[in-house]
Amino acid sequence: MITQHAVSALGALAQEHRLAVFRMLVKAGQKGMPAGEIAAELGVPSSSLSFHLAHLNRAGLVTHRRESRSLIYTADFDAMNGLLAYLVEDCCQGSPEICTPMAETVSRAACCPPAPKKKARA
Amino acid sequence: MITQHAVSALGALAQEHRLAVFRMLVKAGQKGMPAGEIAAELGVPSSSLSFHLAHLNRAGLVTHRRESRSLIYTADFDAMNGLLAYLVEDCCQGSPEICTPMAETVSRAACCPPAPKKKARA
DNA sequence: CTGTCCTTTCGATGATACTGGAAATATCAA
DNA sequence: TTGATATTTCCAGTATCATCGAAAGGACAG
Repeated sequence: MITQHAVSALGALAQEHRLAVFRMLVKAGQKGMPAGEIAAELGVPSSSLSFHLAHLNRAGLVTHRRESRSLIYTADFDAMNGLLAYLVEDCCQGSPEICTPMAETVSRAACCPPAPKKKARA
Repeated sequence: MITQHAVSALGALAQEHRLAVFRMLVKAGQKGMPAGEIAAELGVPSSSLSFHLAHLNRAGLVTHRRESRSLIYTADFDAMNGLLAYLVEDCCQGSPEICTPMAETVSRAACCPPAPKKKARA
């Protein structure tokens, strides 16, 4: 992940509607959602939404595929992955005890991993 | 973490200089860095840097303390924590196998993670 | 081919952001 | 106090962004 990419991705997420869209797509998982449904759920005009989807797409955070008349948008989990890693990269040069809790918080928020034991449970 | 806060934090990070500052402070850990040193390392005029530091501060991502004539800036790891959690929240409603690797990636990037359960590190 | 549905592109407007020099503020030393 | 250091605030100029109606593009059914 290059700085340029990270800035672009963060900028894409730094807007109320786009952040809502992205989180919606994260929850939707790989099946994704059609643009129209997203627009309806957010109460945003389709032209505005299209602008935001294009922004997220340029930043590499979402992809889309055509399915008959609809365009189905999907979150790009690899990109998300890279962004998160970039943000906390080398964190421990400061102090290891800071970063372990951070990693654990993410695990918990992502909801399904087994609870990490402090004492290195395999 | 409220959406409003997340947008604000992401917006603060969505700028080349501010992202560089924040990552620098993440690496510096709790001892932090004086504004002047940051400005020098980045080659940015002090007035510009001050603008960016204020921005990060408003977003809750950094704090500062005075130490004689210098202001020492420090990353706020709790805020960072909250932001990461917010971004991946409820990810698994889509598909659990997506989110576990994400959590693991973060653990690895943060450098001092608990041992992975798969085949040991390379 | 025609009409309809779904979505994007275009265009104009108003708002917000980044930059950096100059001046102001805060701290310390002599 | 005077002077030096460290940083912020002020200001104005330039650039970028968000919004949304209207029009255009692509896909499908009949």
